[in-house]
This record gives sequence, structure tokens and C-alpha cells, in this order.
Amino acid sequence: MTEPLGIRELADRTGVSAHTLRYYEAAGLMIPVPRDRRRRRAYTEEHVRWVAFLLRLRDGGMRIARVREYAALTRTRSQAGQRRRLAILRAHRDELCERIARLTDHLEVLERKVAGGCAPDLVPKRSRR
Amino acid sequence: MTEPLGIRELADRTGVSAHTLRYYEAAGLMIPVPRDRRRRRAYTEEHVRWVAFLLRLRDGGMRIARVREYAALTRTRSQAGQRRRLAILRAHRDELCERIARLTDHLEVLERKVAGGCAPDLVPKRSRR
DNA sequence: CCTTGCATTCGAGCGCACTCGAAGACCGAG
DNA sequence: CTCGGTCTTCGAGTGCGCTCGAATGCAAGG
Repeated sequence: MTEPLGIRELADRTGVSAHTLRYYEAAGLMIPVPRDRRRRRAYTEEHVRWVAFLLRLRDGGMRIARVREYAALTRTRSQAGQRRRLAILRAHRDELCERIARLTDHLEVLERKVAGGCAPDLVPKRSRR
Repeated sequence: MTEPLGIRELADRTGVSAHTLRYYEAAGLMIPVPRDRRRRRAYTEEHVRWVAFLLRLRDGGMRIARVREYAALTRTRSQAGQRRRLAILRAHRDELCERIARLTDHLEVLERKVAGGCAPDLVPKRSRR
């Protein structure tokens, strides 16, 4: 039985500004936000978790539009909805994998360049793997 | 002794449009681009390599402004310039590491969610942490 | 009573990195 | 001579994701 959180609190706990929280809500990225009798947003711990996850998706490069779709589906009870939800996550996971692979590759190249300290064209070529 | 490449060729070989290649040049992201006697851009294999590397930097999230700085430094012979160049690459490498770490973390969370197939709040709570 | 905090709606602005298009010229090949 | 590809310069448009501010209102707490 936790006290509901005001927008300020949620902002503080998630690092997302109040302005942006309202924007997220308006943009359909949030799960439903109940109001108290004063019409103020009454967030719960679930919202904290939701925002944390949303930030992961965003930081992972998921587009707002996708997050919106995903959020909308959390309101669905249908089988199809659940499948779609899962599909989105799986697709995102795959993208994540690819990006990590690419970044890792970039990193490798960079390491060599930094370690070598000289331009790659000055490095004597060895037969390529 | 390779034939110099026209802008079309470089575009084809790098996947960057001619328009964007001109933009890159004007924006100071390129190494010097010589012209033939017709005033047309005469690229070399070095440009192919440069653009490839530049794309790595960009895909790794390096800002245009930074790339510009880096490109400018490749024209420098000074010690300080070389040190700065190296510093940029090292800093970028560090950023890359951090991003990979973060993405990997996101991926893990996602894997659990996808594998579980159910919302985390529906999972029986064990004593937290 | 007055201040504070949050509410709503609206629209503008920003930073980034392209992306496009137009206009007009050049120049070599067919 | 015409055509195609390139040149230059210019400015405007696009998409994304905020970010900010203004205006106006309400309700509780000091």
C-alpha cells in the first residue's frame, strides 16, 4: 500500500522531466495514468517500472511510434495482441543484437587504430584472415 | 596506379549518395578532395577507406562536429594535433564500450522478458534483492 | 488570502543530420 | 549539336524527439 506518486516524484525517480512525462502520456507511451480527486496524476510503483522499461527501449533505439504501439497493446487482452507484443520485443531484441555486433566491430577497428597509433595504411599488410 | 573515382563511383562503393558526399565535403568531414582538370572530384582508394571509417564513426554515434575536428587534424603535422586525434579516438572508444555495455544490459532484460513470456509483475515476487 | 504546485491546451523552437531541388554553367563523348 | 554527368551555390524541407513557454485555472495548505 504505497502512496501514489505525484508527477514531481516520478520525475525525480526516473530522471524524466515532468514536462516529458506529460508529453509521453499525451503521445500514448504510458500505461494508463489514474488521477486523484484533484485531477492530478497519481502514479504508482508500476509506473516507475514502466518508465524504467520504456527508457530501456528508447535507449535501445526503439522508435516512439513502436513504443506507442507496444503501450497500446498492454491494454489488450486478446491473443493477437499478446502475440504482437511479443513479436515487437523479439524484433527489438534482434535489432539490439545487430547493433551490439556492429558496435563491437567498430570498437575492434578502433582498438587496433588506437593501439597501433598509426594509420592503417602504414601498417604492413598481413594476409587477411 | 588506380584510376581516380568519380563521385558516382564513390557513392556506389560506399553507399553514400553523391549529394551527401558533397555535403560531407562542404561540412569538413572529408580529407582533401583533389579535382581533375575538368574541376570534377577525383577520389582515390584512400577516400573509399576514409568514408568507410567515417561511416563507422558515425554509426558508432560520433557527432558530425567531432568528425569534423578529427578530419581537420589529419591535415596537421603537429605533435599536439596527433595527440588530440588519438584522444578523440580513445574517448570514442570509451563511449563505444559504455554503449555496448548498456545495450547488452537492455538485451539481457529483454531476453528475460521474452523468454518468460509474461509481464514481470505477474511473476511471483521473491524477496527483492 | 496568497502562494505553490499541478492541471490543460497550444504552439513554437531546437538540434541533428541529412535530403532535395532549382538554377545555371561547363565540357567531353557520340 | 545535343546529351549526360558533373559542377557550384543556395535555401528550404524532413523527421525525430523532445523542450520550453505562455496562458489560464483550480484547490489545498500556511
